[in-house]
Amino acid sequence: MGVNEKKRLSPELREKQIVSEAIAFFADQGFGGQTRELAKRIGITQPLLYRYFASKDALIERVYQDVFVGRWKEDWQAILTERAIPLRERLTRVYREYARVIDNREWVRILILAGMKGESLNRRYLDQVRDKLIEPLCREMRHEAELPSPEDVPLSSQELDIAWSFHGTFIYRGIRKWIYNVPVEGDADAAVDNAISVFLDGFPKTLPRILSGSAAG
Amino acid sequence: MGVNEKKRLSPELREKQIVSEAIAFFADQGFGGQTRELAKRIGITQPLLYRYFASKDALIERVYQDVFVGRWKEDWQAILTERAIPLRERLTRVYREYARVIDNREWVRILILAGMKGESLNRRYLDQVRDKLIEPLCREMRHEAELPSPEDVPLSSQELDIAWSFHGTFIYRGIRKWIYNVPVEGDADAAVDNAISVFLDGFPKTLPRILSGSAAG
DNA sequence: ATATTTGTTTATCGTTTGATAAATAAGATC
DNA sequence: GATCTTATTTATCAAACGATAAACAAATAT
Repeated sequence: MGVNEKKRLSPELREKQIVSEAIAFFADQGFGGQTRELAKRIGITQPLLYRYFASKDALIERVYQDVFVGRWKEDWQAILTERAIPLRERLTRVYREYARVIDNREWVRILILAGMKGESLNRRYLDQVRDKLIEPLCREMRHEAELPSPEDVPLSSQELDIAWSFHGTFIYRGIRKWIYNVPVEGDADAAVDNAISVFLDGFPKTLPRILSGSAAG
Repeated sequence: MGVNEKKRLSPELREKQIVSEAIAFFADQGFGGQTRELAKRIGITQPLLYRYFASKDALIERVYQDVFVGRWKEDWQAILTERAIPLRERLTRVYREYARVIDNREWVRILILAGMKGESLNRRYLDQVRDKLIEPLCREMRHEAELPSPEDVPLSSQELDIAWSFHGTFIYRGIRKWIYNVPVEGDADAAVDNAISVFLDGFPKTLPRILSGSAAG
């Protein structure tokens, strides 16, 4: 009895509607959710799904692309590496935005579901995070701590691990909120700022130790 | 053609065998894995599972209990709060052990699967982490930074968030390794030590700002 | 040896579930 | 307004799946 009583949508609109509802549906039920239930939720019959997607897996693949490829901001890397701006401000700008993207039930749950389903779905996304956020961040950490650039001394796995851990604090907050349904700090910006503060005060003492250690070991 | 060709095990042994194999099986396939496949993996028939567990869900519940209740060390909280020992050493002792528990494919994957299945399974475990690790850690952070104890100034959600984030770095490392199958720092102890160093150098400047801020706000 | 108990298998039921083919009907074209 | 196109539905299949009941067989007791 709603507004969308219209039947016979254009293929373009119907497809978008299916994907949009499938994102919410799979985020709720997991990828094990039944196509019949999804169809009911959309208000169409189940076979119609197969007019638009060859298989359930094809629909899942499309859902994944829509959620992750669509929400990545290309300028994050540029901001992160703009040395005219203090690193704290760069991190604040990038990760306040990134935190807003993460702070989304569908995003977090489909990220985790995709991980459990197999490596293939997440591979490209994780490569992107590493190449455009983690490694650039390591480079900036080196610069900040007045240490050799990665060209002179290659990044060690311990350094990458520290950057991943920083990044992970934001992911883990999303997991706590959207998978475990536990209360998290309500002021997202404050949480980001705190994480950045702890990180910026913390890594400059640890990083040189790692570099001198790896030279010895 | 293995060693365990013996049929007709004692109920006790058979049950343990089923649970043990189910842990590995569900960690692999997710909770959607078929009981028939599980039975085949064990080398028994599928109906026999139902002699030992009333339903698939009952088996899953048992799997969860075995993985999480069984591997928690009661003395972690005691170590964490033993102020005769420097905080760095306390954290090192607790989280090197915790990291060893986490660094297990079954542990991480079942943690995540349980989260996706619903809140009920993880509720008790998360309460335990908060009560026995996170809140005690916040208390020690206050003490370390020479700030009022939680009795005088209640813990703010921002403080808890910082402690959860520290904790989360270890969980996230497990997720990267066991769910995303990306290479992580190989020396687990070094990774723990680095995370602790960054944290210990980082939080003492941020914490007072939070407390003065929350008093004002 | 025979009888009894019980761990295990065989056979099977009733749904659920992804997927397909044919029929229908809404909208566009002439 | 008749014809054509195609979005959508109806009907249905075949396999997957959790679960149950009865039959079987390995120990144990008598």
